[in-house]
Amino acid sequence: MPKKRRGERFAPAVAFGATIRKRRTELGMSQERLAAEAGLDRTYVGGLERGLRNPTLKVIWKLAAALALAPSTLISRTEVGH
Amino acid sequence: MPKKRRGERFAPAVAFGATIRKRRTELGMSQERLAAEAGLDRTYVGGLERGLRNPTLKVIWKLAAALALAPSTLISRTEVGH
DNA sequence: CGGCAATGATGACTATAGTCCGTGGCACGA
DNA sequence: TCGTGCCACGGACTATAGTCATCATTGCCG
Repeated sequence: MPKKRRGERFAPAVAFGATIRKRRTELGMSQERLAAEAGLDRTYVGGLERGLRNPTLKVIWKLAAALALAPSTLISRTEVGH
Repeated sequence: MPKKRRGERFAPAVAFGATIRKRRTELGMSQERLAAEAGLDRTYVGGLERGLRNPTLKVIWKLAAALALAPSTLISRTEVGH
């Protein structure tokens, strides 16, 4: 058995994480502040950005709001840029 | 305490469910076939369409593929209020 | 009427999302 | 050197996503 890291690292999650990180740094915010504004845990958004986590619709909505983007913008940036 | 039904029914989930259902019927497929093509459980997509469930990114991707749409299209259709 | 296809609904599960505690590393300026 | 801010990473949790088996309901058609 390959050993069970936390998070599968499937492609969309990795791309989503990159999108989040890019936007966050554009806005000049720390992971901790983003987490606070989105009502999430600090370590969780860290993992998200590293592509280790698979967020739910609810979380996607919260992040979009905290990053001042429409959810569909967040998603479209993760599917193409890849 | 109101008693804990299954699913919170928060707005985006309801809208997402409506989007899925509309697209599915457009394509003339049953819930069961959609579930099979997306690799999900039949009762789960039922609950999804009724707005009772909060899907993950992975599931959103699977559904988009099964419905022959880009994930961002699915999302943008759910945010506007259809 | 009887049967069939599609969906609603629930309860009992298992897998994993998301939280909360901590440690350690790196860069910076005082 | 010593803090301070920011981040990677881990372990141990709790909450909930997603599966599975099952029964009930609705509508349609012979």
